[in-house]
Amino acid sequence: MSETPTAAEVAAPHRYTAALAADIEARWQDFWDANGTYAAPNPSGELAGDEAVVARPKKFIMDMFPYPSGAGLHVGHPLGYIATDVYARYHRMTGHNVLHTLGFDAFGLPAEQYAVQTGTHPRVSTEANIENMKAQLRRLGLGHDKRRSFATIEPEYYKWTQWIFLQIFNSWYDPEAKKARPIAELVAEFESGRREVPGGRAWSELNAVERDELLGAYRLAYASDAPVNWCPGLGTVLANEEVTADGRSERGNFPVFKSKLRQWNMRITAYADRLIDDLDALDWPEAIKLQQRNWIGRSEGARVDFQVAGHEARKITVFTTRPDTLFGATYMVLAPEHDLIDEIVPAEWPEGTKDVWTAGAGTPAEAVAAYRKQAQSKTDVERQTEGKDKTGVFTGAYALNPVTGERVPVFVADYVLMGYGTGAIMAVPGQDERDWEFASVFELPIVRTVQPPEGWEGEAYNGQGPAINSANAELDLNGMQIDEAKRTVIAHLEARGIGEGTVNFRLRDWLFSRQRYWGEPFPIVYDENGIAHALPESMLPLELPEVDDYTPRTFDADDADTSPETPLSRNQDWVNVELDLGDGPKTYRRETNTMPNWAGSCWYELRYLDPRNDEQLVSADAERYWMGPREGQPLGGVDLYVGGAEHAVLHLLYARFWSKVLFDLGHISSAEPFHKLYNQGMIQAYVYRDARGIAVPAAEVEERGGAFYYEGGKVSRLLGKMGKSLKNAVTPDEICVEYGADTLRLYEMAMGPLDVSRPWDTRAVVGQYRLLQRLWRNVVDENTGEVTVVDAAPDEATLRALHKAIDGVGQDMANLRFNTAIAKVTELNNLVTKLPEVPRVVAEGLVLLIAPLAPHIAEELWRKLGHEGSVVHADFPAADPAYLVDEAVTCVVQIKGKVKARLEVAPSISDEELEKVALADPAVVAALGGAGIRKVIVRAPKLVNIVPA
RNA sequence: GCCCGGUUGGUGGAACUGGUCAGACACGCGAGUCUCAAACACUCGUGCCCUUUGGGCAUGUGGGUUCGAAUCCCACACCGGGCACCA
Repeated sequence: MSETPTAAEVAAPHRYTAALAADIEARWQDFWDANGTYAAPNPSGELAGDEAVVARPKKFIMDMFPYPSGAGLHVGHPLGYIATDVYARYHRMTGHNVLHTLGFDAFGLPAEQYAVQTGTHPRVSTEANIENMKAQLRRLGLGHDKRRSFATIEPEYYKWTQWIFLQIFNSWYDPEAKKARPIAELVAEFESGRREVPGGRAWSELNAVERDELLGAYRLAYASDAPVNWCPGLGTVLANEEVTADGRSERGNFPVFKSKLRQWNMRITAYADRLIDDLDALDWPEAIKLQQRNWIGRSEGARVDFQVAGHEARKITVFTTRPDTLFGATYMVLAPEHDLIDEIVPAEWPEGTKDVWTAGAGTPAEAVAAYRKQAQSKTDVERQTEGKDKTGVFTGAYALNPVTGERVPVFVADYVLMGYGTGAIMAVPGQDERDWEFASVFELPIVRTVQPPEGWEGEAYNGQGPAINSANAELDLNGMQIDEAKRTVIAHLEARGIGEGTVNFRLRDWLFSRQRYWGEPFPIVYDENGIAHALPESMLPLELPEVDDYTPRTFDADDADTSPETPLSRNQDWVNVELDLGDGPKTYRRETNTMPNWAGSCWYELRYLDPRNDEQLVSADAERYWMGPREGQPLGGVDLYVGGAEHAVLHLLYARFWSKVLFDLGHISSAEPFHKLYNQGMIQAYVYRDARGIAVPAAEVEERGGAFYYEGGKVSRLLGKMGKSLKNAVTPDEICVEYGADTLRLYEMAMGPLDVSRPWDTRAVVGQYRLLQRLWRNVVDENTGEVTVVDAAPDEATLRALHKAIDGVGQDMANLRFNTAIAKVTELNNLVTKLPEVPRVVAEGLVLLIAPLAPHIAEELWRKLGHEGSVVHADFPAADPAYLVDEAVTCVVQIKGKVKARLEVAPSISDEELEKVALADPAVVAALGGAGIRKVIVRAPKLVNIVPA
């Protein structure tokens, strides 16, 4: 930094340069920290403050908090943080109590993988990353209430993550009340006999293990042995939401296998209905709502029981969305994992078994066993590459179609999934494409029960049409349209007790345990019977123990015959523990799984409200004040939540679920966490690749005549993500050095609408730098450093421009249209630049308008203009409506839509008068050339359109 | 395959509920001022085409509605995202 001053600095010692910007920015950042400028008062408690501020309307403005990755930030990361900061600053200046802060989401795979790579303990590396990121963010001048920041890895924080887990563990979903209730209330119902214990025995007759099993079927957090997504390459199980469509892990892209393992789940399916219905009350992008609706996948249909032929007590229950096609059900299919298979398989192939049905096996049992084995070892990846070719095998069993009475063969096939519906289907090849294919391969009968259009043949028909071939002695659907036929069949089935109308969801329960070190430990211990016990609140937080070996146990990514090993289980001193849980000291075994990385982010918005409370997760007062329901926000929630769209069905669904449980149990007043959601676009960057396809450093690529060269060789250019691996990362730090944080903030906001992705262009940053330089020059003499504004009143035109800008910028900011807000500020600034001298009113207006966008220079100029204190809490200017209407408006006169003349008219001119003036205009008369007039359209005061005869 | 978005100058993008010759604002580019020079800064110009005064053509393509369409409707092309044997 000891370079000789440049000519510009010699020529103009007080020019707004990067060096001056750096000085101004550092000074004001220190000022804000020292003065707690961004502290938002709570209505009560430790963070209570100025009552006058508390009395203002509140705004809770949030970003999706970051992972403190080791790579640090590139310019793409802060886009959303800057946007919320501008929005928050605008609202501070318009009389709101604004809560805006940022924490760190620091548990989970990325942090752990980074720690493993660098050979440091995740706590050490994570804390270092947080410090680094904090420094990078501080430079941007974000107005965060730092008192409210935290990281999810702090025991004081995850104590409450564990506490919420226990709330969920200790509750059940009452479908009658449509809400979660304490499990103790369920126990009381069983004890008193008000609720019948399934199986007919009394509660008092059940032993501890039986009681635990029974309650486990109700708990909202429960352990089960269901098939889960096992990823040997990562060494952990994963939630459905973390597995891609082609059956690979979202992180790392390893194969995922189905494996039966005892794991913790969250009964999110209990909330499927409410999670769909409550979307209507939220101000979210339609695309995200749609994604959630699709993910939850509500479908209406019926459950139908099929009697298994020869097994009086056995029935196969299927779910179908097309009960109207029941007469066309010519065979059935069970998923390979279906429990019933073993019970219905006969010893020998029955009469009439076709060769294609047996796969060459001697007995049904052999055929089924072989098929199941093959299906199990297949990953979804393999299923995918096999395409949709139907495979399967006959079980040897038949079922009875309840309406036709016909014997229909029962198959096992992997195109039926255990996880959806009942894991069994009635196959209706006439109306279902997949069943048609299967029926074709296995030579099964096809009966159409909906009349297809003329000429339709050779494939299934699933469109509208009248029912055909659908009648028996008691039921006749023929001629009915689909909806009526459905209703009729359902009524028929319900009357006979062999089926019912029902709703099914695609959503599965949320797999909640991971075989990781770097996560929240479960506050659960097991007794000698293997019964899970919740730790009492007094034992929270259950701290993550220090271990020498925190690396996950991973396996050959393709080896499905492996099983997970939890790092915590390596520490037997920690695992085996003596505790007194109320009935004397006993030895327990700790749960050694940890929670998934989503856990900490499921509720963090609540903790911002009351971050140091060690009595409660949040005080009721603070929660009601910042999150509670209000006009237009019937379910409460954060006023603005900005983040990437990639969390549509992960974080955003999980967080909604936790909110609803906490709401049901009376811990919070908001049933939704985020009232308004906004997805910012991505900042993309050009990726340059050489002839071998390898990315070359983008900063060293030269452009000549529309082509790109690196070290003399031609390279290709594509738009991609910004990042280290593509050698095109630009850091906020380098832009701050080159131009200053205010310029960076302006550039990021000016690039385009917030929700649109756009390419980064370092060369273009200078445009916003020039804006700030011109603004500076409009107030300060570059040579003397003296303020040059004059107290004289501005002229009429300048006043109009000022008030128009005030009006427009305010509206743009309120609607997150920062790019056009900046255009309007620029326009005004350019106009002011041309004035011989700058009136104080206009200069102050400019400073106030730009203050949310470029807070440091605004503070500096505000101070220079003679104001005490910070511009952060100054009033955003209000536009005077008198200056918003022009004295005269240009009115265009069109003939058949083509402009022929312009008139200067008063804005208040009436339609009649304007028409008169327009028709009298000589240019118009000339253009009409004596032709008659058919019609005149007048839109005073701007337009007259004449349609000649 | 299904469901969502989107397509405007060399570039990023403006344009209120269909209404001033579409292109605000910025980058880039061109010319100029300053400078020994370069950079910075400043000033002017810049949709495309035609030889100008002037005119013609222009919002992915083709059609339609309308006095009037970037904006509404239909079809197609291309780009991006989501889901994908969910019964």
